Amino acid sequence: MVTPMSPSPTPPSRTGRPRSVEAHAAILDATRAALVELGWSKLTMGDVASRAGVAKTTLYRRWANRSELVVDAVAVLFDELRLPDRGSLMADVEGVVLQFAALLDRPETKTALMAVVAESTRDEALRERIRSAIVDRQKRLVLVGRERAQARGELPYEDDPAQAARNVDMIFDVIAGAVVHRALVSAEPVDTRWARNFSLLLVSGLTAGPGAPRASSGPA
Amino acid sequence: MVTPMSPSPTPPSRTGRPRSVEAHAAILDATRAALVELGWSKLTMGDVASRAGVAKTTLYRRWANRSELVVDAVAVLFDELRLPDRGSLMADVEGVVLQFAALLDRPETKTALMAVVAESTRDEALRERIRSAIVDRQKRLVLVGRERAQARGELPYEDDPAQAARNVDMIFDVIAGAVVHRALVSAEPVDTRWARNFSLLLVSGLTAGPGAPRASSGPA
DNA sequence: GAGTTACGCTACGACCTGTAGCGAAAGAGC
DNA sequence: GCTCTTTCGCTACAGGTCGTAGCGTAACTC
Repeated sequence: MVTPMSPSPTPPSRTGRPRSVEAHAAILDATRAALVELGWSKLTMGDVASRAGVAKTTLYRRWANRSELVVDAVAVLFDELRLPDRGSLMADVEGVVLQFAALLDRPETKTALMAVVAESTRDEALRERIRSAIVDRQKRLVLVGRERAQARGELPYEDDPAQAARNVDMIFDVIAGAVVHRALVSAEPVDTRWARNFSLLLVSGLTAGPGAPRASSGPA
Repeated sequence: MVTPMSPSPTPPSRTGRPRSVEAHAAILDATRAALVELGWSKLTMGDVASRAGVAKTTLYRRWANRSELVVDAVAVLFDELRLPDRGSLMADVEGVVLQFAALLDRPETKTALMAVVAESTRDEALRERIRSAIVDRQKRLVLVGRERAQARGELPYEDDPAQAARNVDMIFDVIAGAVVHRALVSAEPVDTRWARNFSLLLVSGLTAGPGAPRASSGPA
């Protein structure tokens, strides 16, 4: 059979020699190490293989190409993001902005994230992998923060669920997009002052903006 | 001498055979065509050279590598962005968002922009080229829109020039970042509804947000 | 034990990068 | 016109990567 790809989700076979989980972890570790040392453009499959102590062919049995491998290697780093309750929507936003900025400051993510996104514009499978491994996983932070703000009475409850989903998506794009653009495109630091100004702008827009003219509708 | 690079700004020599401007244009055209057909990752210098009808060595005499060439080839597309006066800050923002989205929808920019940004995280010269060729050139739109809004009385005049510059930079990152993230990372369409909702969010935040509690300070 | 699958290894063709060296072409200055 | 300087197209090249194929062996299931 020729059923490679998709390392984690449900190994497609039950019989035969199972794929080594140690090798899996070693490969992802080696990929991150190679990203730190070499960056995206100079990372090669052969180098990752020898770092991980496996054969190059093993990499190709599990991942279709560099990009998919790197997505998996970097995705776990995004799961470190947390959203502790800081008491207000404004503080919650500021907190997650600074966390995200710290994540983007790491050399692995800095060099890899934009590269795989660029690649995904011509690769539907990769786009889907990025969405499931990174994008969708992080949207939960927006959902949690929004629900908290609603419970506090800072944000109104949304009647139309479709509109609510659109709002969540948009807020996610605004936060992640602004931080990424500041950090990688403008190449300026996302420091405390920037995070505070941005959070003020966003929260002001949210509380005075879409669907908010009927301001404090209060909890439930 | 070995003074290649930087094709446009001040040819470093006065004597000798001048660089062909036709070749320059042909190369940039060929680069964009190759981006459309092949995308960033499969674009090769040899292919661009043969499309442009020049020798591969000519490319390397003018650009240090693929990335710098692609930045120059794509940068001119960003100069198409305009900011016609639509009568209100909200409408101006919405207009530029839709223009920027249309630009990012073109295959050349879609595949190239994130790729060169990714590359620039490990290449100081490239970062500077992106900044001067794309980023700084587009910030003017924010400046113009802001001045117009101030003249209309929609936004207050800023006392502190440093703070004003920070605000302009932040608004730029928010707009460009949100659109890029929506279009390329989330891979969802930037349609009229999204543009309207986003503009509403941003303008609400700007008029109710940073330095705006002292609301309508009026012109002059 | 039989069957199945993953593994490490080697080898390979195809391709791309970036440079070197050549003679010829296209200008500037005299 | 002549000389000097730089760019041009061309060919060739070393070095490196990709992704695959084929082999014998290892690991696990039934």
